[in-house]
Amino acid sequence: MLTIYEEHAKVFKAFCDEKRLRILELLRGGEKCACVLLEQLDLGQSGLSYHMKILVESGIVESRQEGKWTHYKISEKGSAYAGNLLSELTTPNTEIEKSDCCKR
Amino acid sequence: MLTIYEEHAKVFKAFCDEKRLRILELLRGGEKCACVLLEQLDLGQSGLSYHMKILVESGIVESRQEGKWTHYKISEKGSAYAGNLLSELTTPNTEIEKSDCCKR
DNA sequence: ATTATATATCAAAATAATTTGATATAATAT
DNA sequence: ATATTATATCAAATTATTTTGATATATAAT
Repeated sequence: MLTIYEEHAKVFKAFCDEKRLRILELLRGGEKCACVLLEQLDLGQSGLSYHMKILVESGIVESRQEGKWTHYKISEKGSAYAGNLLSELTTPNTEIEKSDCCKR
Repeated sequence: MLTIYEEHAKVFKAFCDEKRLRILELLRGGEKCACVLLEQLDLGQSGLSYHMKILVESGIVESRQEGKWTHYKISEKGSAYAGNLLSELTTPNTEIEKSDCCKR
């Protein structure tokens, strides 16, 4: 079981790595199979597979099997979730009491 | 000089680590100085300093010096920038040509 | 049934991020 | 001026992530 913090961190891992940002950029052009991504990236086959797993686990990308091919695309739902989460994580929480400190 | 991918990755590093998410949660309650954060977190002084640097460099947090104290708060501007960036990174780009592949 | 192809998984090596303790810096207090 | 306090920086140790090459699995083609 992951803490809520680890759970949240997982979502943003999608955006924390150069290679994955390159992959997302390619997927912005529409659904692509692994073979096509592989052609366009400076990554080996197992390396691509590693990053795709992280992307899928983040919820930002969804995969679809078609015969022996795996197709990947950006998940609208996952992206919206991440956007809302980012907003929550950076919005003042009125519930939490403010502690003044360090005066003089 | 950082690539645009590294530049973008840096923004989301703020949200990719448990400790930093804990810190952001505390800062949602308002501006806090390092000493107060230190009390509330399971982190040593130099560890906190390390994470605060990453948070500030991401643009999500801003710092303000007051005498010997450093105060930190969530940056509205930085947060908005990150939100917009996330949205850009996950929105279909009509510029990029779509390549059909792997049929049959 | 055998072979070929696409992708996933595993383990080891390489690299990067984090933690920790020591020291440095800079402001304040005495 | 010296001592104290808050924070930053550095280097070494630790831990986590990424890369790479080998192998496994599953589908499709012959």
